Amino acid sequence: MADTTKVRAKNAYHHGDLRQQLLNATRQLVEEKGPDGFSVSEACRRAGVSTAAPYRHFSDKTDMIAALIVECMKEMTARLIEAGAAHPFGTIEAIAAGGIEYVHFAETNPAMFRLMFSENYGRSEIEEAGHDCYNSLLLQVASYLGKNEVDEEVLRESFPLWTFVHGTSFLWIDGKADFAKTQQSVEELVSEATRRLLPQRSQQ
Amino acid sequence: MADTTKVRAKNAYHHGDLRQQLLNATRQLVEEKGPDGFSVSEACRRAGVSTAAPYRHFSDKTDMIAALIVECMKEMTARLIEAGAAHPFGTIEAIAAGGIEYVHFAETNPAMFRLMFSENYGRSEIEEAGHDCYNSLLLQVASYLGKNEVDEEVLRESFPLWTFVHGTSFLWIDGKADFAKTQQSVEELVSEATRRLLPQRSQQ
DNA sequence: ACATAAAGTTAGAGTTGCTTACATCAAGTG
DNA sequence: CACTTGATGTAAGCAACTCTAACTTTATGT
Repeated sequence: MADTTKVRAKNAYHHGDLRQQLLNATRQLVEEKGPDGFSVSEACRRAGVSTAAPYRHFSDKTDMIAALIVECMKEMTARLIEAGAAHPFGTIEAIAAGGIEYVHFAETNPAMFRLMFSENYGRSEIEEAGHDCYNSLLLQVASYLGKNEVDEEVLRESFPLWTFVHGTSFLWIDGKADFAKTQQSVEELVSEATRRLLPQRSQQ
Repeated sequence: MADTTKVRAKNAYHHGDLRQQLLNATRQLVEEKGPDGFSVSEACRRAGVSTAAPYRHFSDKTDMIAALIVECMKEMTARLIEAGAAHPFGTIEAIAAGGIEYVHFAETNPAMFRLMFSENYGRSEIEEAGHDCYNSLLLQVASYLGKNEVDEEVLRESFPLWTFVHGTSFLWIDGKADFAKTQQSVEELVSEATRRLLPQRSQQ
């Protein structure tokens, strides 16, 4: 069946890849006008298609957003893993690097970050993507604690770390970091907190 | 001048106190339909007035929201102070109690909480109310560190605490706490983190 | 070539919302 | 009681946006 040079994806007829271009346009829009300041129409305008076109690719407006959120979540996950990989697996440095990258992602995509953590409205795809992301942290912490599996203790020690960088991200993009008026950088802030929140390894 | 039974405020002509009732209706609406799921029209419907009525009290839709946000911020501040006051000033217990109440407020008013930390759009009133709120923490921490003023160190030690409860709040209302699958309550989570994040007092 | 299905367009129905111009009504004042 | 003032209602303008239906164009396989 598939024989020569053309294997291109099914969804590459007229426009190229409208689905992806719509997602790109929407993402850009979100960053410009805020988590809720976008519309399908405007995304169409930017992608250079009619307002009816999207309905060949997405059943719904919410369907479109959900797809975008999942895409970003995966991108974020990839970056977190990559950032951690710069240090030996399961060390405080690796864990902190992930946290720093978390904040950094939020800083770079503030509105998308907000959108990602809005009302998922029970979309299982989003929840799954979220789980995958969190899992990258769980594995590091498990290793840090010298375990082969993610058990109760790993969960208990990991959650505060997530919580911390999550809050830092929000306050940071809200400009609330100025409140602190401390000269600390994100890197110092997250590194220090990670060190304090994790139990000392020495007991091992 | 004021003589008998009617002393009612200036802004209590026809409707009673439309301004406040509009804020109440809006708040209810926000909680029902999410941080951006409200409209002036719908608020009017609920307050039982025409869609034009609000414009005697607020110059704008954003003006209305801003007023609501400030109101909630003050309410939150009051609760935090009250929660802290249940313990000796400047103790870890008092600080943790404030943090727990912070999360609790978010839990009780999830959509408003989100709205409070959305795009303030440079409204100085909101920023001010935020500062007042944060200040209640700063004073506790200053006392914990045995200081009379809020200096650089107080700021540095306080910010992570805020960051932590802020993140916890968001994840909690997002239902992401299930990710943790840990049986910990908010109280335990925040107390433990507060203890770990603050420097030991013993060095004093 | 030709049939077919995918991808996109045109046109529009239906909804909702913000805001303003003007009319009305209640309450206090001289 | 006439008058002012401020609070609310009525009506309407206008702008968006979502989504559907029916039609057109393009690519693909045989």
